Amino acid sequence: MPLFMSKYTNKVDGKGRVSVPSQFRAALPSGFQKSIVMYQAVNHGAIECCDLLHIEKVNDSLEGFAPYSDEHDEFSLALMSGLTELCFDGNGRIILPQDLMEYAGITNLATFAGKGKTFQIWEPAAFNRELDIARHKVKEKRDLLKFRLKTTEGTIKDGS
Amino acid sequence: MPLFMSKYTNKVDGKGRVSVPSQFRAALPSGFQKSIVMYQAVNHGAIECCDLLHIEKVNDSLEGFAPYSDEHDEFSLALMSGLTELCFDGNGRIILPQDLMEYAGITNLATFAGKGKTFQIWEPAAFNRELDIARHKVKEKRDLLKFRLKTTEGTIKDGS
DNA sequence: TCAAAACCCATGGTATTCCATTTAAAGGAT
DNA sequence: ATCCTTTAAATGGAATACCATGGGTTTTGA
Repeated sequence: MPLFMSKYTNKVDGKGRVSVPSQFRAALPSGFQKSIVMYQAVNHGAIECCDLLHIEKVNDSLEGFAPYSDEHDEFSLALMSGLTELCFDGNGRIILPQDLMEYAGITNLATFAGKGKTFQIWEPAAFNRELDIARHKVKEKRDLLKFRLKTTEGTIKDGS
Repeated sequence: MPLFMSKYTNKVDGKGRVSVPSQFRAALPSGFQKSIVMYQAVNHGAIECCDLLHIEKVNDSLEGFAPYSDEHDEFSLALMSGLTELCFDGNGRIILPQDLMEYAGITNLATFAGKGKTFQIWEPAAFNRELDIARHKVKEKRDLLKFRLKTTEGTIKDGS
């Protein structure tokens, strides 16, 4: 499974164009390398990104609700209407939507931060502040993380 | 699997014409790109839309009821009689039916909101209010959403 | 016959595509 | 290691295509 990791800071030009780091583009699942999907990060002033396959899985899970139920209605509206799919140009760039740039406070520079299955786009200074906070919290709570190992059968169980 | 996502606000002209966002038109299944089907949203003052193929699937699911049962009768009547199929003009526009415009309170502007397999058309201000509500409800109920993972066999089961 | 719907074309603005240049990374040889 | 060569990635700008919109004209059906 390919993962988004490390961080990169690229320029944003007057049209709102940025190069998505080639390492992130390469980490997209095969058949889903033409675009990425982005939306407002829930807990921060940042843009959260993932691949379209991930979104399709989320949508599939919505079918656990009855099609005309309140829950299906609320979840599908809240989750899907806030998404934006952006296709790469010939050089691996996207153009950031105006509203998401404002939400994240991005102007001339954008920091791409890997988060495993997703990544985020930050205004560089804001990212550094948040990274500092996150590191301190991890130091406090480090014992909470338990490793989970995959068995050869593909199931998942708690590991040592 | 193509999905309706993101949101777009377009103008409604004096004839009741609106452009359906090109992204939504592109998301229609191949062979079903000439029209969309719309009806009153059950839970809100909004217009719910989908493609004709989706309607055929809904109709198929009615066969889960016995052919002359009360349920089959009630559901088929309630679901199918309120549908309106609208074909696109050469520029990807439709003419909103008068009664649906009134039902949704739409006058000059219409907000198209993606919901995955369906999308809705709203009066912009009403949409913003409803989106806010939906987001709060999702925050409360977020534990209800169970991810469903595809196994290698292609079947679907509840995942961890 | 008349209004509504379908069709046609023109325009402005925006997004996409293409090409050129610069910068950075990777590899090889000394 | 250092320098040089080669390749890939990031950036800038211009040309192109697409889309939303407005208006007009023809067809349709009541």
